[in-house]
Amino acid sequence: MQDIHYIIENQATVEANVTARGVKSDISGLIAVYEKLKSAKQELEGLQAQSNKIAKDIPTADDKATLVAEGKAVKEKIKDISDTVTTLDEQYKELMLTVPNGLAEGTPEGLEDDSNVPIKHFMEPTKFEFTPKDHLELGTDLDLIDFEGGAKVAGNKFYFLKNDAVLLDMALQQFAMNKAVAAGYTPLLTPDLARNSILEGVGFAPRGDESNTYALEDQDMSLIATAEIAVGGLHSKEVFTEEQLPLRYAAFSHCFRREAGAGGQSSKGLYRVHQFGKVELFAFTKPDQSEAVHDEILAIEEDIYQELKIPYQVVRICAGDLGAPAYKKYDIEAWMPGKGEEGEYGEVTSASNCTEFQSRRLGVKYADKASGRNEFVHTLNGTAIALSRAMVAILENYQNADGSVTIPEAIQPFMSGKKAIQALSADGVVAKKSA
RNA sequence: GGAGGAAUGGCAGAGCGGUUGAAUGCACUAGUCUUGAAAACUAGCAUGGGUGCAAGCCCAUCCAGGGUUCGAAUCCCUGUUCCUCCGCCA
Repeated sequence: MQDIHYIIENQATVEANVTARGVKSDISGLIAVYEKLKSAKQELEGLQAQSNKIAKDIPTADDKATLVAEGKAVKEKIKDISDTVTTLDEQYKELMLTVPNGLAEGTPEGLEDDSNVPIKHFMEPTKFEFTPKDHLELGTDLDLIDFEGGAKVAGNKFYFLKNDAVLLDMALQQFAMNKAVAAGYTPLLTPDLARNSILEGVGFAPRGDESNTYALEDQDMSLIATAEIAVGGLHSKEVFTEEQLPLRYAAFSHCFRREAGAGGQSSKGLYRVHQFGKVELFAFTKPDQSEAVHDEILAIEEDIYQELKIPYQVVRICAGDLGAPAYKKYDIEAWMPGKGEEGEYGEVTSASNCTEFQSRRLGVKYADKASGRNEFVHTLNGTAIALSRAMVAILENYQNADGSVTIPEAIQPFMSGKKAIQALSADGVVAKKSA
């Protein structure tokens, strides 16, 4: 959400932003509704003032009956106007929700993800002396991932992790969490459910065709699509002191996404699933801190993938691919040898600066000493590690000619020093290496 | 899931249907006093919106949303959260 006064004073800029993002938002309609709402409110307040005055005068008045009658008359008028105000207010709020955040300077133009701009590379794409498998094949051959079982229990795009994949998953959680804690982030395990009002505040649509979240029947709640939702809501309607900021969290949660219609070759296997675990970085900052914290979040993300020694590129996200809350966003795309025909980069993290967009909706402020007023904080979020996609990257990049998968050195300590995942024979014993 | 109780300013804690946005204490801020500090004293101290150059004025807010009334922190209904007890349970 943006400030209505800013929108009115900078209508052209806001409209250009809407166009650049390729979203639908009727700015002039919004302004018209706001003006109508304002004048209706002023009328209402005038009547309320009258009503208050009459009520105040009654105890000391001689002719109480006349005043009571007058009060009743005013009350009737108030009822009419307040209905109008309610209707206009609903329209106003609905329209406000369609206005996306502003764009940071230097945001690439473009509506689709092919307009995102790579700005940095780490390592060269992995080369193999043999024909590499994709993670699905590796997952089956090494008995690590069971999609059929997942489908039987919960449906397509659900899965069981098995054997060393389980230990690898947990090791990655610990590895990423330790990194974040070392960087000063407070560890957090969050609820996997949240009230729909929180989803809306963070910028997710809890219901409707475009919604990517699972709503609970009969309850005003949804499964969270990311810990960003839970942590964003954690401090809603609170006012921080300047000393408390920046406030930084590393939150683990499960993430549930409907991903309706997102099938196809580009999202096979673990790459796009309905449920995965994720350690999310989230920060509440003063406005003048958010840029530095944004860089810090990206640096932590890069550090994690650098220590895992997985080739990646950092991309700056273009206007159309940003998402409504984000003002500026970077993704890390890891090299995935099994993606596409000959390997492709695939998104494994993102880091967004949402400036005031979420804090306005959630009501998160801080007491600003300089102005003496309560101002909105900035919120930022980024992925420390999304376990399913990290798993894809590790399996595919670390595979060996003999079908085994080396465990990245950085996480060996979290797997009891284990160095590789070997194929199991049918009876569960490690198979002999094929020479 | 069942039965009770509670929710008021940063905290504690009053509050009768009628000048109560809200007593009082603590905390906090500024000032007086003091060599300095403490103590004491004096003053200030909620949020959001509207309007105005400004001082100010107006509206809303005592968990949230409805209702009764000329008038609600106070009465009624619903929801939320917390506490106590019972049941169930990893």
